[in-house]
Amino acid sequence: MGRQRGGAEPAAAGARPLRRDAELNRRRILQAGREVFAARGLQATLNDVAHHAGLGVGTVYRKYPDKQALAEAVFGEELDEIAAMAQEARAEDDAFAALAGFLERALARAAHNRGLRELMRHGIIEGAGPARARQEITLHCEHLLARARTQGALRDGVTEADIAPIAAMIDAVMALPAEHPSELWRRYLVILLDGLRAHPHQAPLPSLGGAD
Amino acid sequence: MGRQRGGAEPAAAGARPLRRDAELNRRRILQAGREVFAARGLQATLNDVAHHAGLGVGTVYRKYPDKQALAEAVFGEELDEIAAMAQEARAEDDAFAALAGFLERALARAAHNRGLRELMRHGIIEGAGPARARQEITLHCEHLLARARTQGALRDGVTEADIAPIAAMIDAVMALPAEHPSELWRRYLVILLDGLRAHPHQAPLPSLGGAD
DNA sequence: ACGAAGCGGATATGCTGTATCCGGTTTGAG
DNA sequence: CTCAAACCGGATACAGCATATCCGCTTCGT
Repeated sequence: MGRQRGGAEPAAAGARPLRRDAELNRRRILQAGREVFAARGLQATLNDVAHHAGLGVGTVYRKYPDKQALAEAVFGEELDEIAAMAQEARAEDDAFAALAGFLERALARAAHNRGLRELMRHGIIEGAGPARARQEITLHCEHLLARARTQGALRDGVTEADIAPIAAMIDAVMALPAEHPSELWRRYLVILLDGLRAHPHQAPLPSLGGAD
Repeated sequence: MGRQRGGAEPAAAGARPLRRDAELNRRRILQAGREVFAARGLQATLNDVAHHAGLGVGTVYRKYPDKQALAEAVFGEELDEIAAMAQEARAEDDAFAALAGFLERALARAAHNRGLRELMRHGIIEGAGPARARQEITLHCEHLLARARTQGALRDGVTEADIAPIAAMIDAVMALPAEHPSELWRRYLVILLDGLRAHPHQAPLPSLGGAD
């Protein structure tokens, strides 16, 4: 009945607003979560996050009952940002170039975010937020692909289902043992994108489906 | 005749030969190791292996003091087999086709061998045997690439250093969550190989090295 | 047939991540 | 300013897991 939304994020629907310090800490935790998951991947501990945030473990567990919950919040945000990139890309005229640019930007972000990469590979995080963002991204890609096809830039048989594998492959390159943080992945992204582009005398692509 | 070496593998240089049952068990363990590592990856336990071999844990630990030791033995064998494939490939006239064929065969094997794939990615296993086999494979690939280059079939700038990333990428596709054991990876291997082949009007490849 | 070699697997050990609990501290309304 | 509710901190209990050992019993082989 007398329900009111304080803001978009801060407090859940029917709840009383947090005390000022508590709210501040919530943010701190979220930020620490981003940083820690980015650096150490999803196997990082909530205790790690707490320490990184300069807070006690209890504080973190009070806000996020378990790692899953924090991860949902963190990656909900991060995926939303990537979804935004995808949306932006749709403004570009050349659809293929737009897709390529989007992939490059999104993957460049993933390059510095181990947690995000783990998420890309094994779709662990189950929450509603991340799921929605994922769908959004998928949708934007589908549109981009459709338009690229219309523009004659897309190789026959390429579909949205190719995007995830490509991301996974590039991630694999990023995960390769390397001394210096390397930009090597760009080399293979170029090759892969080349493979998606329409070319004069092109062999057909092996099927996607199970029945070959 | 007093003393003679039964075969190449069975016993180490100066040691007394194993009792017949012990030797049999050694083989059983090795075989079980292959199967278990293939199915469950390197995180499988020596206890798992023992159970799979139908033997007690103690028996396994007596032969192989720890997982590392067994893994070295197992993957020494497996990598040798792959090295043999690479050597065979060198007989073919068309060097690029030979390389492509080798990669396909080797990766097809990896497709059913999770442990091998994990090894491909993060070069964990340190032993001498695996290391030698690796080098052998590398060498064969280098020769194949050199010849393909001579034959004008190879894209400019492609080197042996591209092989490992490609393997890693294909592995990533194999590791993708899929209902049925999928042959999807072949699709991307085709694309990747296409990217390594020389083509008429080709953009230069982004550099491999750090200094770009 | 008998001593040596080998086997089995219950179990001790150590480690890691998870999550709780409660005495002390901070906030903010009155 | 006062005080109760809200909140914090982090030591610690707990649970699961892989590793590795130990020793009474079995099998081999001479």
